[in-house]
Amino acid sequence: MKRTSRDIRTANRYEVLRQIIAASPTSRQELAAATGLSLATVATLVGELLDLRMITEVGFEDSAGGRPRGLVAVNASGGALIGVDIAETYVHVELFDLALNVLARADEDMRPGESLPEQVVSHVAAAVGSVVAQAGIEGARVLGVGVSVPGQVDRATGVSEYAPNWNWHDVPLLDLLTEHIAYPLYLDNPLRASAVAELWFGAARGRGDAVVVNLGTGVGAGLVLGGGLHRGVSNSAGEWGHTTIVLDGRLCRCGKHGCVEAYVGASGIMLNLRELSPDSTLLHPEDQTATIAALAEGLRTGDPVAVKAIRDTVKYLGAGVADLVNLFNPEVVVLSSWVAAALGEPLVAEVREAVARHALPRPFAATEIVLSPIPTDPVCLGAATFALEGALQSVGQRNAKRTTPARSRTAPPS
Amino acid sequence: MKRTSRDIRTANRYEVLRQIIAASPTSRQELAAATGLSLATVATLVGELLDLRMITEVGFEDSAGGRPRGLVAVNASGGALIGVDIAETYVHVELFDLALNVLARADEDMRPGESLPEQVVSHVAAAVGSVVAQAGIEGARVLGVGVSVPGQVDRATGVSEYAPNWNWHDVPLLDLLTEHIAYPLYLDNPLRASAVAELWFGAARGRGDAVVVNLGTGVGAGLVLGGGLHRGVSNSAGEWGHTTIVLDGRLCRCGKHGCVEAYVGASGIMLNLRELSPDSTLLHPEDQTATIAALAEGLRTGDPVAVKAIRDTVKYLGAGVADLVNLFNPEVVVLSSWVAAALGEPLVAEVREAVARHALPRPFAATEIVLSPIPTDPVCLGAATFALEGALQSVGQRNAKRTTPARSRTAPPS
DNA sequence: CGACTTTATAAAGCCCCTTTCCTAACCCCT
DNA sequence: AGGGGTTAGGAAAGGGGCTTTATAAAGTCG
Repeated sequence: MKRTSRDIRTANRYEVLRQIIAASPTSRQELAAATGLSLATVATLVGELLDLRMITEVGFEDSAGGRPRGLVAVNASGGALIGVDIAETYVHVELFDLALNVLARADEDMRPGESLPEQVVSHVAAAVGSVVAQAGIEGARVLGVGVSVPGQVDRATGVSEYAPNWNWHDVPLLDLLTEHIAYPLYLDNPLRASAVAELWFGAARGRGDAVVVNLGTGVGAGLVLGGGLHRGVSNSAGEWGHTTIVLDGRLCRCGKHGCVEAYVGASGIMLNLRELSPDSTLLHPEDQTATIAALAEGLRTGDPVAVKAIRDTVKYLGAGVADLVNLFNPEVVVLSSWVAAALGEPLVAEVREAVARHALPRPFAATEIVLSPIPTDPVCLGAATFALEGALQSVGQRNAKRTTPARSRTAPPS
Repeated sequence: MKRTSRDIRTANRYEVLRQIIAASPTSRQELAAATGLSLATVATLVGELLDLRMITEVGFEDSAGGRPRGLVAVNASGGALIGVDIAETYVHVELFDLALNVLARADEDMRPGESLPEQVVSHVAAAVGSVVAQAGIEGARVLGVGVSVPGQVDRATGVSEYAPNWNWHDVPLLDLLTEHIAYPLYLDNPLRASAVAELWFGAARGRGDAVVVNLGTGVGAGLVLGGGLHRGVSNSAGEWGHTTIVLDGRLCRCGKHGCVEAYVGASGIMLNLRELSPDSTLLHPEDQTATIAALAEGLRTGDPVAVKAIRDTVKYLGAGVADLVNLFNPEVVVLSSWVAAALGEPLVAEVREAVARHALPRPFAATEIVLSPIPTDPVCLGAATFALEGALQSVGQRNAKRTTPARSRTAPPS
């Protein structure tokens, strides 16, 4: 709420690093042009990042008369970031270098019974240990671990306030993790993780207002407003999945009726398919992934049942996304998470059409609807980005107070 | 998007003046405590406002040992602000002093046929002339005129991009108004006007995130996010009224089906009533105001039809507001505009219950739902506030370059 | 009437960004 | 090979903002 000139610095630091990661190697001039900052500011910021060894000088640009531009690039080996995506049935952990390339990956499956925090924590700890070992990184180089856990999260205290899938209430997840993991930890939820991933590296880069729609088992939206994440007063903004789209409609697992998630979440889609064609071969009961994959394949081959099932789904999805367009008037709506990735461009095309029908023309005209361009798990990437932000933030902290060395007893007044 | 230290100054200037208006008279100390700024900063800001004659020193607080605190108060006669609320059937204009008291008011009715921009403009010009004459204000004291017009507005160029009620497309309203009105003009739409009114003077004061729900003939939401208005990329965020609440539901005047507005706008409520009891005496066909007033009276007296009609309406309204709570996770939801004002506290109580049923428990627990505390037309007040903001903004502009007075030819080096 | 307290203003310091100036580095040309 | 011309990058100066500290001003109380 209270803004200070330091916030400006932090934002600029983010912006410069973001730009370097996006276009490595690059020159100070390019950075200044891209960020709108003055050369002097860019130079100091670049200096800072060089001091931190997060970037390095990598040579010079060819010049056609005049001093050649010095080039800087991400110092990939300057540190490592770990992103943890905890979901209902799995834990994905990825270890990134500073260029946000995946250096190592570890997945753990969780059996349906495993719902105790301790069980989840041990999976996470194991996977984190694994990626560090795989990558052969010395611990000191890990700048931080970002952890995404579904549900409502208090990121300040690191408490999972409520996780619907395991019925957790106020689990002090960060404290539990701290016992097993020695690196700085950052906790948030997948909605915000994927939003920040898009903001730094994906389709929301450089956009002021964007909505990242997560289509997975659960459904929700990450909100980028005014160039930053919108969290809401209790860090639970973006619960689009439990927005009502059909009053008194289908029962949702949240206990209410007619939620968006009940129609466009993975199991909602399965239900749509079942209602359309109860014994379609596309349907793999009890296996969301397989069913969605089958639908995707069906879309590709033009299987009429698949096409119709998706069309039915998009009827709801389009209306839901149109609501977001009307409410937020974003520059871009990004479709993310595994269902969106699986169904791909055909889905997006359908969604565009449906949104055009439902949204107001002006806001619709102002917004693009795109698929997430992030090739890996956006939640892991976003979680790692939280760690990166954390590492950059602490740069801004006041440098250790300069201790005026106590002068030794010297001559008394003569 | 680009933040500079000047924005901080502007925000602080707003904050201090806001606080003075809210608690006049007040001391610098109180202001510092309320705003979180240092005394020195408050003192300079107060000095600035004193120089502008927007506030005055009005004496001292009694002291119990120590220098007494100087008190400042709004200089009500330091200027006048005009708010113009253009709606489908009327133009309301109010003239405010700097304490935002209404000094004069003028209403013009517009007959259904009058839909040409020129006609509307002439009504506005007449009403503005009228309030200035009534208040006996010299023109120079009018700091600005804020104009609210329904639909989508480009505030930078002053163009009404689209006004559904008159089917306007890209009407250069501000240019037309400039020909008749000599004061600085500010254009925006009623959603944002009422939101800014709540932000400065109403239930959203001091809140970081608030949603102002407008329940009138039209329906929409003003969004206060991160302490400021959220406009979206084309200044049309907040179109909650045309969000889908019942897929394939009632036809809305926007041409789509199942919009929130079709159920909870004034004519939607009338339709709810008609469906419930087609020949209720509460129903005044063709007269929204009378019908809503009758319903309000019925609520007071416990008329079962009125109670049921409102309950039916709240079924939709509650779900719609719950969607806002889930999506934005605001601190407060403010119910505003004439329908909300007319139905009053009984409506709010029903809405609270309904939202509790529809929203997720955590976000719901974090948000209050209240009636707008603004006693007059919030849209006029908000529009005037735009003018006030405009006047304060221009303070920040670079002061006229200090011309170093050319020294007259003096003695040459002796 | 002096001591103590509290307020208000002035001064100094820090943070941030930008503009300006100057040197460094490189190309090309003679 | 050694000057121009040109561009990059850093250092210094300047401007805007906020805060802390010092100082002056204005009371009360003993």
